[in-house]
Amino acid sequence: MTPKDQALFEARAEIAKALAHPTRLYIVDMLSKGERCVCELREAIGADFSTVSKHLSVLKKAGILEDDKRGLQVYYRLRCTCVLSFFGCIEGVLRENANKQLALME
Amino acid sequence: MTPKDQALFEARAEIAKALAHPTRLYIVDMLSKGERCVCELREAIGADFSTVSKHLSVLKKAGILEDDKRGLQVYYRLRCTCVLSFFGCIEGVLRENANKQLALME
DNA sequence: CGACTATTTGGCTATAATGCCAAATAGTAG
DNA sequence: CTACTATTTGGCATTATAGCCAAATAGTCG
Repeated sequence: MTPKDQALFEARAEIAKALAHPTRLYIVDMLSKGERCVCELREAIGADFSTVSKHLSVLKKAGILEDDKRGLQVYYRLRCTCVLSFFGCIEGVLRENANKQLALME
Repeated sequence: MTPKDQALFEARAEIAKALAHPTRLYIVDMLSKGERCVCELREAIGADFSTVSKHLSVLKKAGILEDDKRGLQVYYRLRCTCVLSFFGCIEGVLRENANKQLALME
């Protein structure tokens, strides 16, 4: 693996890591329906404000989300909807896994 | 979030986590060109056999790879190529990030 | 300014992931 | 059976991640 390749795969892994948490996937899913402020997200998630805020900053640092402050609230939204294709990928694997389970039961 | 939703996002996160490592992404990339035995992967990666083997087992447990043993060697391959769309997703974000950088420099 | 609300940050502990080495396993060949 | 090769597993030290609490920050309103 060349150093250049290495850098590429590390950059990719950074983004994958940002997505690799149930709460963060949930956040992405919610934001796919439109922007939300932190308190709305927090309520839906049901964790501490600080926890939610840290998840959001992970996603933001990876370039997946962007935010802006309007009055007292900070609104977050997806920076590019291409992330949603990620779910398609994931679902494909899950479906495969389920099919295998079924096949084994026969 | 209903318990059912929670389970769904946890299942998705399992798969995302399996992909969230540079070496494992590299493995997926190599296997997208066809199956490889562990020693070929090990050589390309340049890490300890045990390290490579553990990465492979993570990907296999997530349902991303499958393997079979032929003679002394174990061959691994992608279980469904849908994982490759993952790279498309990732690249989309990386490209966005790069564009933003460029925009800032103007 | 001072009280209040929304959010972020720092600190801390608990848990999980990484990667090496050494040992175990499985298949092959003599 | 023995020696050998390919791979996996167990153990362990190191580092990273998660989530809570408390404190800091930023914006709003009187």
